[in-house]
Amino acid sequence: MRAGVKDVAKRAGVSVGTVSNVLNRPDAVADATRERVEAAMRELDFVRNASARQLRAGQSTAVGAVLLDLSNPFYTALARGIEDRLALDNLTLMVASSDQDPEREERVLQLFAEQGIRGLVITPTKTTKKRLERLDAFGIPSVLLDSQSKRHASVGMDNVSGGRQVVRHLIERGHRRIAYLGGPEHLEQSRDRLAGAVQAVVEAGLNSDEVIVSRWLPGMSADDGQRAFIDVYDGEAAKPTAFFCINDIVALGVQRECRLRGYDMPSRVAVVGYDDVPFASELMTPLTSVRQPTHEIGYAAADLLLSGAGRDVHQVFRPELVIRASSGGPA
Amino acid sequence: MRAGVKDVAKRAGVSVGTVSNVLNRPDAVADATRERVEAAMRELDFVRNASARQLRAGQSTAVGAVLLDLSNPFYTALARGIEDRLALDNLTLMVASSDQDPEREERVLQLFAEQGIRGLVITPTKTTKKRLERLDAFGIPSVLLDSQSKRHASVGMDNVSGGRQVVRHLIERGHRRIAYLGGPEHLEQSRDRLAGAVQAVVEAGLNSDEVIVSRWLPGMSADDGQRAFIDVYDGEAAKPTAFFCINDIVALGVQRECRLRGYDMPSRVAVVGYDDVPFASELMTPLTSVRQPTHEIGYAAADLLLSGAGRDVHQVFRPELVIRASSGGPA
DNA sequence: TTGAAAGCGATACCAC
DNA sequence: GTGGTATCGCTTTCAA
Repeated sequence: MRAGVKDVAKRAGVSVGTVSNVLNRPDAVADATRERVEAAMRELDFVRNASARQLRAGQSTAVGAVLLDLSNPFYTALARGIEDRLALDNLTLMVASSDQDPEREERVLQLFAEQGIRGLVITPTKTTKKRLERLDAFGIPSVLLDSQSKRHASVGMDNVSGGRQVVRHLIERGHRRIAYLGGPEHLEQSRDRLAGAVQAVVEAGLNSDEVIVSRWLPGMSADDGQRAFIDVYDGEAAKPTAFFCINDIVALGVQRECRLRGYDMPSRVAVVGYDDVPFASELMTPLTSVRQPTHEIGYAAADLLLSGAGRDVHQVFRPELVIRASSGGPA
Repeated sequence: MRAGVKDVAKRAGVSVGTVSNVLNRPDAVADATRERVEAAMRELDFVRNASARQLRAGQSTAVGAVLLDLSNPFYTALARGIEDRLALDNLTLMVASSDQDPEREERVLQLFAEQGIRGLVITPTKTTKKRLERLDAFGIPSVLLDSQSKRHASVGMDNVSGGRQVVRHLIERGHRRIAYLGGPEHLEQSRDRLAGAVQAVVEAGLNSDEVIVSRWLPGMSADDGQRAFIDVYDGEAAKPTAFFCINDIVALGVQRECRLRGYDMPSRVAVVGYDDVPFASELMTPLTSVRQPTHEIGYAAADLLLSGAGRDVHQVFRPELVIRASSGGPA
């Protein structure tokens, strides 16, 4: 049988109150008593029951994270950053992928709420924000990842800047017809990067309607990218000479199709990804991409959460364009 | 304030017992009553308190997973498989990376034990197994990933077969000096794959001491791979013509160094990875690798856990060699 | 500094 | 089918 405070108390010849004190306010206990209690705990292999503790204390030691997709390295790097910050406070991480599926997200948040998580880090989808208000009502704070909102603290990237850097670069390399393969439209980062792209075109004194052709993809897999490439390249009269993809995985799909068709990169088609995943530099055609300090972002998000930062804190990291062969290589 | 069963009961004009019945044995409640209670729950935005429930029921709705490294796609694919299985039962996943650090692992398991997790899926390190016995004593079942043991159920790959397939392939391609870059020695899969490699050499009627030169790496990053390549290639008098790496990331490091040195792959150095991560086929030199059904493995592990399979169940998936350019391409 | 006892919120048993 | 109530293990006053 699992030993509880009672057993420990009996064994140490003290009351449960004292055992609890040893656990929670060790300084308030006489050294000798404390040592006796600690010995008893060791002998009995005492493990605190978090449920009981939480029930009484009203607070759990778990933090929840809802990420878009646990099989995408970008998000798992975030998870890792979050985890590392939590470890400092001996907190545990509950994770779930939302897959941008509102129902799945709903179920997960429900479960998290039941668990009484201490806080939530989430990459929100279109329908998320209302749900967060319900959590707020229960006193569970949230930090948004890669998305801003008046009502919640957030840590994110300057996606407008990212999109702008990419397209400015492509224009400098002479591209005048650029495809933007965004993720699902409801993703803020999708829209922001497009906004940045448009901005860069305008700044170059060009007409954005003529230069940019964009698509919202249903998902962000390599297959989605490949299909979108086919759709755009075969469907548009004015063929793009460059593809700017929402992430490196999608870009992988574009590269794959180019290779199948024997299109040279970058001379016939330039490709740019986003996230700069570790293998981007090792591809057959090394991929120009945008680097984001993912681990730091996750860490910062957890830190914001734990420090009880106000909902008006919005930390923004600046992305950095990494130019490789897929867009013509460094100047 | 957060509404509890009491509030719901009052509002619905029933007793708390009935509310609990609606929650846990809906069939045992009259339809009319049930609807009334459900309405009350909705109106009050009732959220079950998992702590209280667990305390009483003695069982949590969380399952723990301790994975080697949350930033490695192989492990996150596992996580994803686990998560998908848990979702079926409305369970949540607590994850942590052990980084093969015994202390970190210890702390995490402690935390998980306190949480009263319903079960554990773990990629064990050298020191893990004792710790699991403590969990066993608390009635928390574990399933080992990628590792076998008499005392626990497991789901894994046949790593001996994987190693054997790789080296048989390399020998067929004429390689007679093969470097094996294993992960840390205490990892069972490291040792098993080497065993398989040796077996293949012996089966070919060759002397394994002459053919195979092996190293245990401290970690499994691209940098570790790169460093090990330098160590072996520059350090050994008989230069290997092929490198068999513990995973694709390590192989990436080897490829990187080859490229820096201008060594042609595969004519001067053949490279084989393991795991067949999604980008393996898209590398500058597409990487020969060993495919493992990661998602299925994770799913199966969670399934084993939830089905309460005995400790004598050892599910083994067979890996599949995928031959690409880095080892000379398909025959 | 230590002990006794109330109570966190849901469950499950036993009456009715 | 429904209601009353002891109980899970721990924390936290309050008194001694």
